[in-house]
Amino acid sequence: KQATTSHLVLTEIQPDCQPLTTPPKPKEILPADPWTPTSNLKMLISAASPEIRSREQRRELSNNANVVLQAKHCLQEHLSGDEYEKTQPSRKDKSLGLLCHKFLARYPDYPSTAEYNYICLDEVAEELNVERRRIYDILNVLESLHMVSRLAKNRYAWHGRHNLSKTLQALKKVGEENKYTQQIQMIKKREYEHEFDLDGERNKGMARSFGSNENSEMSFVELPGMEFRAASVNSRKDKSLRVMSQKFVMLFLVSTPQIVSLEVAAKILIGEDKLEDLDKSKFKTKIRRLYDIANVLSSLELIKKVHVTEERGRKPAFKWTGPEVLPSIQEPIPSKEQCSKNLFPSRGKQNFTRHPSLIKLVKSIENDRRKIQSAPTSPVKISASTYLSLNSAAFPSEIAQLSAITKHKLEEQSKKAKEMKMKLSGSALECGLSLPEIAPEPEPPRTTAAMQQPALTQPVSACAPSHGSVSPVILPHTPSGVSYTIYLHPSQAHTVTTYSPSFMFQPLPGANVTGIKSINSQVLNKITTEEGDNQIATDDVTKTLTTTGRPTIKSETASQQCFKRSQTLQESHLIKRYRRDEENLDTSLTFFPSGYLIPLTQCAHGNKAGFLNEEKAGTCSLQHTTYSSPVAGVIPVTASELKAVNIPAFHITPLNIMLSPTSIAAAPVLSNSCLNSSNNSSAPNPSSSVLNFTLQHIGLIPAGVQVPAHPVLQHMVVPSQPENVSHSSENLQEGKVSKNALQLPQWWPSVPKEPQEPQTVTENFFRTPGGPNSVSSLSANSDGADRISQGTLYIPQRKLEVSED
DNA sequence: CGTTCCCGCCACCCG
DNA sequence: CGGGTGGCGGGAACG
Repeated sequence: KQATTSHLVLTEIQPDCQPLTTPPKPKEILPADPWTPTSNLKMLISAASPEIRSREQRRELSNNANVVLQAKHCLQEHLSGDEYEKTQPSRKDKSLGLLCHKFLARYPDYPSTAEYNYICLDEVAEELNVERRRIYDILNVLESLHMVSRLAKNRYAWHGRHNLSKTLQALKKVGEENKYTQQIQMIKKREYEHEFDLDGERNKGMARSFGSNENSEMSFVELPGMEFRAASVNSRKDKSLRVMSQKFVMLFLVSTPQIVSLEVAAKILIGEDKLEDLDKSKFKTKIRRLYDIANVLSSLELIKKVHVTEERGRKPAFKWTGPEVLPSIQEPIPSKEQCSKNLFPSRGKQNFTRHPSLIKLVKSIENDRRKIQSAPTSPVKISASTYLSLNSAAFPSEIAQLSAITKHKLEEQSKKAKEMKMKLSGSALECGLSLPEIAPEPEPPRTTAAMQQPALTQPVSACAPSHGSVSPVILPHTPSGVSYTIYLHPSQAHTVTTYSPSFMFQPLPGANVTGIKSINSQVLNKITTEEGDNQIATDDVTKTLTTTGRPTIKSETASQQCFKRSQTLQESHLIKRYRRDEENLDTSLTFFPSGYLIPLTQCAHGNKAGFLNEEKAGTCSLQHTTYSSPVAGVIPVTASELKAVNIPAFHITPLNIMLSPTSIAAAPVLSNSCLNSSNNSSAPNPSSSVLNFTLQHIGLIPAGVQVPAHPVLQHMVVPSQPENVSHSSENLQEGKVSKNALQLPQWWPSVPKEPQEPQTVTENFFRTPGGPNSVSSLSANSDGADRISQGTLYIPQRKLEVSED
């Protein structure tokens, strides 16, 4: 092992590696090549990461590895032994994912800033014993995440995950600006409409609205300080892979269930703006490419493969398993500045993307720059310090930076922890996060989880303080932003009636969210995640919970619930604070009389207005007005059966109903995941009226069932202390499973388990009661309609709030 | 048979 | 013209 390591180190450090010339073909060179047993071992270890290859595969790998070695020896001895050949080159051994693992194993996730890691393409290709072409594939996607950057021909710089959070933030932002959420919904909706409607007429106006935005050409998203180098040496049209990879990632960051099917991704990435050309081959190619990308993203453990099962069969999809990305926190900046920044990214610290209109200009400039400075054969020498300073300087808020650092640490720690317990299912961490209360019992590895989610994991008392240390950057929360809250007066009996019985779900005690089956006959789609190991792990956990954990949970339920809620509330405050719109925020945070349904709009808070362009502003004000009348929002909520409703994106807004295991009234909250932090004008803010409308359509509003106030609730009245701002914004969800799936808020005590490795995610697309027509009317009703995408309704005491950027 | 996706041809740049 | 890049799609391995 040592030998190998040293070897690697040497090769990596060697500053003078100048294999500018194409390296001799690996096969021709038998000598000391990296394919030593140790390297294999190393690779295996690295590959031991939770997800990806299952044990059997690992075993296979090890076997293969051995075989390979033997084969090699044999070859050396008897030039050509054909017998053993078949055994080895299993296709899987050559998979991009595996290759990527090997590649990643060579470099630290967080390389010390001091040392600048260079990557010599030829070397790597040779050492990993693959053709260059393959390395390019990997590098391209790594580059899209800014984990590497090209310095010169044949040479890249390794940055590891240092830039990851920033990059993801940027990508998320761009994704939002691109209205990806809407696009996704549109596609889903379209296909949902059976597509086989003999769509002689391409689905009405959908296509139109779809293609309308000319945001189409969005190019490579860069990070400040990085763009330079990134663009400098390679000029090739930043076409596919790189950009495609970024877009793909955006889709995850923007969609709420954080599950993206290849099909949808492909469609979006293809057409982007174009109408749909059912170009079969094009689609196929896209899919192929997506697989490539997905494989490396998987190796990075940012995503994992799952399957979405619909009535039409199951489709391959991927679930985001990377860090949650908090809508970028920005320093208090006058809205106007903000705007200008958007236009001139290079100046704005916060902007990572170029405004479409400037792309061309920028490109030409870059071209010139490129031509002038590109020194293909001679790597641009850039001192690490320079590079860093660039980045740091560019980075906006110290808070963010700090948090980023913290986050990194956490990640590293967690990673170590993970490695230590590789035996455990990879989902352990996730599980812990989502099921704080239970976490300790089922799995020991909790340490990591605990660290990251102190508040959730710890008792109430500990909660607030510990939070402060948690990195704000990573918010295990719903991605985005606008939230609606329904206030419910605890003491008051509320009635919520589901439109139809079908919406009533019985909580399954001890069952994880994912496990809940859709009882609703209206459920159109079901998402099923199938994962070998994980599934098993999950099952175990569940069992444990049901048995051991169960009792404990129950006893704690009441207090925890209170706690959780207050926590939640505090979080919202925190977020607000970050937004530094203290004054406005405070106002908005004011508690409202229970019994009212109060949609909170960013506009209403006044903090979003600044980011909106004029049109938006107008909209906002209108909405604001609406908002001002609480009465509109009054909603009788029933507690017993229905706990929460999740309204999915789509104009049609499918519902997501959350049920609390206990029959405590949950506070329904609609969180709008789609828009959020984007300055995108296209994103309208939902108005309370819209919300109500929606709810009515959904059938939530009609009163019918009455439920006595839960004792706990009564006590819970406005428990939260806004003061504890230091609280992290940890959020409740991590387990947010699916979009329309039944969900239980994380803080919900009685929910034992987290969907975690979603074995089964239910995606329900409910038609609006009125049918398509009603839908359209809804959307027509206001722009806000589409804003209301996917949300979760629960019934907290206070507002949960808005996280807009 | 459908899914996954490896392989490597060959078009592009850029000297 | 040579060599690095990296679209792109055939078609093979896999399940």
